[in-house]
Amino acid sequence: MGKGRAPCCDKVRLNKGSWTPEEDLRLIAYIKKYGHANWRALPKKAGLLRCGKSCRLRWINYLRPDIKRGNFSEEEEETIIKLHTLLGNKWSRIASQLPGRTDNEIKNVWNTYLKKKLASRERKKGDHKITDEPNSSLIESHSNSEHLGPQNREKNRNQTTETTEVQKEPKDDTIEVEVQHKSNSSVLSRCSSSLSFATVENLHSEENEDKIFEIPEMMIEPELWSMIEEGDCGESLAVKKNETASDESKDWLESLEIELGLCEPRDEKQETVLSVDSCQEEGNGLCFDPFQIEPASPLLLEYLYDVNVESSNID
DNA sequence: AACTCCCGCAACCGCCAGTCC
DNA sequence: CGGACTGGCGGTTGCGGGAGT
Repeated sequence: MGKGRAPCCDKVRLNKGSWTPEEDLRLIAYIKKYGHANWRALPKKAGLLRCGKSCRLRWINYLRPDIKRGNFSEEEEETIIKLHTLLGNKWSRIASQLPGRTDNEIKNVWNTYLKKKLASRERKKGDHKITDEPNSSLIESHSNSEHLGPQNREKNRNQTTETTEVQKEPKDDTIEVEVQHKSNSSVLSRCSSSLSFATVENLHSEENEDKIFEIPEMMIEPELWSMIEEGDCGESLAVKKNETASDESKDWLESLEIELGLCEPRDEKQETVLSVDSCQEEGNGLCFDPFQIEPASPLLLEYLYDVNVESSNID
């Protein structure tokens, strides 16, 4: 127990480094449908050339639907500082008190920013030295503080919530989702953080277990789904958005579209949106090319419609 | 404009702890 | 009871982009 062990997986032939949008989609689709009961087996079943650990990390730190993005608020920073004083480098425990924030994110913020901020603050006060060790003398007194009390936690949760969603009864093979984007349209980093889907617990069904998944019911924005299903531009996304979304969610969706490579950034001078024509000029008539970077859209479409992991991937 | 330096952050690595057989 | 296996955690690395020269 705990004496080291063989690598979690055969690292040969596995992808490393940054995740591609396609990998993100595969992971999301799989977890969305089958959950993540077994991280080790997940990559193979999902057709990912990644080790289970890598998938887990990507999910936990980036793809989970409840991840809060954007800068830390003053309140969050203070919470981290206080908790770090109490707990030391127990990032996961600190993260558990900050809904939507991951231990990795908090760790990064601490190491790159908060530690310095606190150090300079303490220098001004001429107070005790800043270390990574918990200040045990404070633990007891702090345990009675209301910092982690229900009020604060509720407050924090309210701040955190960026999206809420209601899953309706599936129509045919599609899933209808209402996504209400609250709060700010936080900065999207990479592509997939804002793809939204229902909680995994509701998605895991025994009958699906150990079965190669077939059609991922990805709860992407309805607009994206319609694009996927229609296989064409239909109408400009922005026009649709005007009909259905608030200004905030428009911004958010636009960011998402751009990040996913679904459309070019809007020409700010002309304030026009991509038209069907401009989309179709791109090539094969398919506007939707989520993987402009790599690989090309036909692969994705084939994947989305008729996933056959066994034939298209590892062994 | 070109180059270097610095910083932020995503991802990796190795170890630990819990669980199962 | 002990080994095997898996998930989780914390430390570290390295890439990419922005700032500075």
